[in-house]
Order: sequence, then structure tokens, then C-alpha cells
Amino acid sequence: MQHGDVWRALDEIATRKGLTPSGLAKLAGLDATAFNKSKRVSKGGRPRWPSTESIARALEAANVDYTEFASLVAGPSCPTIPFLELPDATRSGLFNDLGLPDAPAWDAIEFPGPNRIEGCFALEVTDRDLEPIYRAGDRLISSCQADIRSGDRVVLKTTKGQICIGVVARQTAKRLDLNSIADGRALPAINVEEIDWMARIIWVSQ
Amino acid sequence: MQHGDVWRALDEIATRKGLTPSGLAKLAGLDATAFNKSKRVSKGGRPRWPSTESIARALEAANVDYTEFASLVAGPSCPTIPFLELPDATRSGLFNDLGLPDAPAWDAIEFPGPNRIEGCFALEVTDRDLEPIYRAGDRLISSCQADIRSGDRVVLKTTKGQICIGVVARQTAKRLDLNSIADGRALPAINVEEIDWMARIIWVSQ
DNA sequence: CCTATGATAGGAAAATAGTCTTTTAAGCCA
DNA sequence: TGGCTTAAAAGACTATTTTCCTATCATAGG
Repeated sequence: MQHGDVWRALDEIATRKGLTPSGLAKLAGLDATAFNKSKRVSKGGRPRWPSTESIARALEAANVDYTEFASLVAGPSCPTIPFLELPDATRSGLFNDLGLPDAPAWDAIEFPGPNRIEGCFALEVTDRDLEPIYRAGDRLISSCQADIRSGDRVVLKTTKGQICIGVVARQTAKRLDLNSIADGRALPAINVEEIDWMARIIWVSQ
Repeated sequence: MQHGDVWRALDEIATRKGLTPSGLAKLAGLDATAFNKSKRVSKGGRPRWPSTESIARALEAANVDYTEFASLVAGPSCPTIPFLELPDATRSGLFNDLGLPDAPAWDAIEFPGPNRIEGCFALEVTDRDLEPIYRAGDRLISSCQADIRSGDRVVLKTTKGQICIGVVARQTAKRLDLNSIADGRALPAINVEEIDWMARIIWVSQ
């Protein structure tokens, strides 16, 4: 969040309403010169920021949400989450000590996005093994922080480097039973000690 | 966006980092008293706002995104989108003249949030007709503004009051061919004139 | 061409936020 | 208990922002 971003966002708000910066200031009950371009740097070159109160009044007048203003300030980009194609998820070093995705190891994609995406990552299906449930190109938004209960769909990697996707049938301290997503048949039981990481599939693109 | 909300959000940022308001101020390179509770109203009862620059420095120091700060200011609530259980989608009057969901007719659920959710709505599956693709309780986030191409999964309502969910097989000016989501078999062709509304299914909760 | 209106630059005054300092209270530790 | 550190309130002072005022420029209408 930088000085120029804030002013750009205010200009954008004004433009959206078909106003000039001074028009927006007047509409907000402020002095017409409050948002003047000539006042965005004070003499001496020091950047001048609009006060929080002025921003609040301008947003109120323009009927714009503060979160929307913030996303204008942040720029055109969506929030991004870590992303890999499913076969690449067999790599090691994807997660840090806290069990969260370790950014350098991942690509990033824009996800029309949760505010609390910590611990979320996306895996793209590349083959047809999971049809008709998941098709090639579908993106599985998964969370390694979500609680996992029976019936949930999960993706996990074993210490042997195998990726498993299934529906949780039974979960005990030592063993995890998964059913196939496609036909519901039981998959080979997995020893909990052999699970490198496991995440619940929360959303799937269609 | 109100005075108290801004200060509450700053307090929340501090708490998340295990800091007090004064600790956060110091970390941001500001005077330790900058965020004092005693400085939140000036004598005379006039509310006192933190400056935009101070907020920027605090967020920088705490490594918090401005959009996240804004959502804290906006309150604990996620953005919501219109929501109905699938059988209720047969009702009329769900969409306004622009083809967007008409809020009063819908419930609302929190959706971990897109910024651009205009035209999106959620439908909850209540029966097992669509298993194993969609299970009871799954929520279909759909958009009536998204472009629709072959292979996309769509939900539509006919003028006869019937809800159809399927995969677009072929789309012409007069006719829409859908395949069953479950087994891919062709469904009866739909006359385009009989389509009341149609939306592409974008995301599905799992 | 002239006039009225709105946008904007620039400077000075007024209002508001930040800093500095002192004081009080609470927690921690020997 | 005493000494140390941190948080926080209150007041005076400094820095910055907003307002107020004037002048310039561009544009639309008569």
C-alpha cells in the first residue's frame, strides 16, 4: 500500500461516478481542493496522504465499500494462491514446518478469493482418471488446515510419493480408509504414519 | 466504514501479531502512543482517526495486506451471495430485469469471497439425484453472467418451471443440447425460447 | 467574442494527528 | 519486596492535513 496507490484508487472512485477529484471532494462535503493533484505532494517533496476520515467520507458519498477501495489500492490483481498441477504434487518440500504451503515451491494462480486463504492451495487435474467427478482442467482448492471428517473429499501424499484422492470412510489414530471418488469402492487402507500431508478439498472449479 | 471499526481493525492486527497497540506502533516506527486508546477521541469528544500514512506503516510492519485490513474494518462477515436450496430455484421472480439475482427473493450465505460476485448465486443440492458428482449439501456457485461454452456445467430453469443441470453438448440459436452430468447421456433437447434463465456452475463446495 | 461554470494550482490560516515527556499501573524475576 | 520492563493516560508541542481564498485555465452557451 503506497502513496500513489491511494490517490489512484480515489481517482478511480471519482471516475466511476463520472466525477472529477474535486467533484468527489465536494460530494463528500469536503473542500473542493482536498483531493487536488497539486496537494498530493507538499513542498519539499514530502508525499501527502489523504486522511482516513476524508477517505471514509468520500467512500460514503460515492457509496463504495471500504473493501472495494482497498482492492483498488491493492491494484487490479486478484489474490493468488499456490498452485501446482496434480502430478507435480509428488515433489517434496512443498510445505514448511508449520504445514503450510511453502511459496517458492509453487506457482501461483488468481483465485477469486477468500480472505483467509492461508493454508489453501490449488491442484489442477491433468488426466481423466477421476472422471466424471473431476475433469482435466478442474482445479481443486484444498486446505491443509481444514478439519477432516468422514465423507469429506481429501487429497493426500504418502511418504512413498503417491498422491491419493478419495472420500474419507473411516479415520482412526493409526489407519485411514478412503473410498474411490468415482465409484465409491474402498481403496487400500493407508497407514497414518505414511501420510506425508493431507488436505481437504474445499472447492472445485467446474 | 466508521471510526470505531478502523480502531478495532488496528487492535485486531496488533493482537494477531501478539502485540499491544503501542507495540504495533513502535514496530511501525511510530511513536508508542500513536495508537493509544486515549488518543482515539480528542477532548471535546471529537473522534480522532489514525492517518492513512500511519495505517500504511502499521500494515507494512505487521505484514498485513490492505485488503485484509479493509475486511477487518468491514467486520467479521464474509461477503455473502444469494442462496437457495435447489428445489426453491423453481420459484419465479428470482432475477431482476438485468438478469441478476434479485436479493429479496433469496437467502444469503457467506462465500469466502470473490470481489466480483455480482451475478453469482449459490444453490444447495438437497437430494441424491446427481450423485456421485454432486452430493446432498454441496453448494453450486453459479454465474448468470459467465460465458457458456461446450463442456461447461450449467443449471437452468425452463419456463415450465423445471430445473435442469447438465453439461453443455451443443448450443445453437434455437436449441440447447445437454448431457447428463452423472453418466454423460444426452438429455432431451431444450428449446432456447423455453429457457427462463441459465447460469454456468463455476465452483462447487466439496 | 464574451460570460458563466467548473477544475485546478498556489499560498496562508485553521484544524487535526503525531511526537515527546511525565506519570501511573501491572507483570516479571531475582 | 525491590528493581526492571512494558503498556497506557494526559498534557504540551510539532508536523501534517484540511480549509479558505484567490488566480488561472478550459469549456459550453449565448
